[in-house]
Amino acid sequence: MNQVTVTLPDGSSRTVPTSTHVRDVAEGISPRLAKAALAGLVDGTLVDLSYPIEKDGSVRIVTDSSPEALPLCRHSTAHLLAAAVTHLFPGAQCGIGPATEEGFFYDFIVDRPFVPEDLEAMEKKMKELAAQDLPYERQMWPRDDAKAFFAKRGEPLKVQLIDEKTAGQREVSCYTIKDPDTFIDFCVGPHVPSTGRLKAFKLLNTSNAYWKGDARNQPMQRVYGTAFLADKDLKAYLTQIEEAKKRDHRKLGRELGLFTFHHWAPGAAFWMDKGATLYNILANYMRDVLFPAGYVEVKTPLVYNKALWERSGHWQHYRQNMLLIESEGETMSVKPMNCPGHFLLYASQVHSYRDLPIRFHEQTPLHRDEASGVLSGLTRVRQFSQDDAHCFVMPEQIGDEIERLLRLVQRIYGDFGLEYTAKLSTRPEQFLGEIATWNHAEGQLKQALEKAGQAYTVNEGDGAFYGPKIDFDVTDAIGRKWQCATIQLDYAQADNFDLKYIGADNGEHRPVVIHRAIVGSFERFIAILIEHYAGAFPLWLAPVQAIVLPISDRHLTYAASVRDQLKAAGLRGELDERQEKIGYKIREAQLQKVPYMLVVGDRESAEGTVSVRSRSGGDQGASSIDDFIALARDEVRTKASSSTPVTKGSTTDATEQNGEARKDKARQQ
RNA sequence: GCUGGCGUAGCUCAGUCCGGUAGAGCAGCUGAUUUGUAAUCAGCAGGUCGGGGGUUCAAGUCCCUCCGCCAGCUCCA
Repeated sequence: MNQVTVTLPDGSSRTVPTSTHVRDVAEGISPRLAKAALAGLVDGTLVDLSYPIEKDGSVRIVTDSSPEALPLCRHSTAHLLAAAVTHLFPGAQCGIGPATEEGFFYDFIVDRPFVPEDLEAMEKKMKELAAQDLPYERQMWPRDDAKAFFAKRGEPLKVQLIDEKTAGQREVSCYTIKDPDTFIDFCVGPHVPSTGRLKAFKLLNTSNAYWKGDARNQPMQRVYGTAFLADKDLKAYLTQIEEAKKRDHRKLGRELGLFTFHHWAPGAAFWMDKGATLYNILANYMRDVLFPAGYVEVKTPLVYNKALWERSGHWQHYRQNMLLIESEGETMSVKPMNCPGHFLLYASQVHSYRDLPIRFHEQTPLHRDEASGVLSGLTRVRQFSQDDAHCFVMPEQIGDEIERLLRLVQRIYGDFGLEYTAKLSTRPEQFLGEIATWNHAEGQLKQALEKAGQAYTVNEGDGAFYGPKIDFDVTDAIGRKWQCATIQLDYAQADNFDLKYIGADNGEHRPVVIHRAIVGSFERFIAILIEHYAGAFPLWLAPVQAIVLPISDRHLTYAASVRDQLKAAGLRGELDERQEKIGYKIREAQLQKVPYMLVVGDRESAEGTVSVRSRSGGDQGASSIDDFIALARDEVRTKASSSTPVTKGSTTDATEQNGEARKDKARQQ
């Protein structure tokens, strides 16, 4: 009999008969391993346990603890869902059902949209099928037979998939879950050996989707779910979704009196006094950071003639998101970005090489006429402002400037206790300019990243067509990722706007433009901060830093003087002068997440003190007013963080359905 | 923009299936209470049921339409 030699991860090897199944290799290693086995990795390819080994090579058994296990299990769970749906909805057509970062989905064409009760029924059916521990069996069908089979069964989408995915193959692989109705699906696999291995899954929601994600194609019903290898991981994930819901900035924004919306101004926030305070704290914080870093603050017009947008290219590429206005027969647009205004401003003067880099910072409002369906709380709005800036540099200054920017990013995210990662995006297929210029620019970005000690990943070909860029994802207290900062090199617009500087050689030269934002839109960043801190802002950000709570009316005068002293010391102090019991006032202040409550009664009025109660630590005892002020100012100065992280899920980052790493790159230009 | 769900008092929600002139809790207001570390008691007031149109003797409830919100999709210089 022919034999093959398999090499195991520990370096040892065994000789087994040709066509030995992966399962049997596991069995040969240890029965326990065979029992735990979910799949195999043969020469680096993930395969079923039933995969026959035909040639010498490496074999690794995939178990619960392997990194491959989770996506595998999710994919198999998607199949289980499809099996359940075909049971419950005879005639349902199956689309595709992949594993995703958070779980899985499967798309179906059905007669009517799914409702929540359908999800319950599906999940119940899935649990039944899992309890029966039905095997996932791989079958190789002649291609034409498979097509004929799916065509006959009324699944033209599957026929289309076979056509597209297996051109030139004689056989295609299908998987069946051997239940009484024998659910069969065209699929490359692999899958877990049987449905009994799927122990922790939950269907989450349904939504509309289109075949191949194209709105011109048939609308389908998508069912989202998630699955884990262990029940405790699923529970942790669901807990985290709950936690994310509790932190939802839309809910907290209302409860904490920060902002509101009105249907007559969709996509634009109304900032209430406390929200406006927070907004201004952030805006001024950015000014405080950027001014010493060599930036100047400018203000440029909100509305420009169409001619400007034609020059910048926005008219050709971005018009659908621009709010147009007619004025005296001229077409104008509210600015969606600051860049063109900054170019005009730069070009309004002659610049010497001695003055570069020139860094324009601007916080005026922008308007992007986003499609109504994409608006969402503060994270996707039509009106917002940014910590926007454009740095005009000589080509040889790029490296230094990027390095300075990386340090700014480090410092700023550090102040908010946000972890982050960096991504370098390089030359796309369609690009402007010379390859040599691109290579040089990418090299300078890499060098700057390394010099600044900034870890990063590379996204090949994901740069803007006018230049490479570095994007940053921040991770909040419950593990969700959000894209905020972006640093983009631009070689195109200096030409478009004929920007120049006079060099040491007394000749005219083109500067390079660096577009950059660090917090991005203040609106969106505030949403992130609300969810990051769960509304309990550290003292330096809290709209109300301390509230004075008199015990009874006779302490009002003293309480007011305490409040006034706080204000005089630059602290945001308030006074609760309602005739309520102290417990009531404390409860309210606590729910409003005010960092410090200062209780004043007979003792305190007599001694000139306050009883300090902290939001997180409870009663701190008496303190002189001056001592409290000194302590609070120190806490503000150090930006001490009091974020409230929760236990992280053991196997995955938390998400909130609408929140995670939105794809809307800060669309700067 | 597309698909689906939703829209009742400031907030959270009941009432909508089977049409018969709106209900609770919290918040608010008024009064009493003068209070020591997470909710004092009582009373009062509050809604063109998202807007418009239609069906009907009668519409929060049924139909059409518009707007907004939510979840996705799509888009994202």
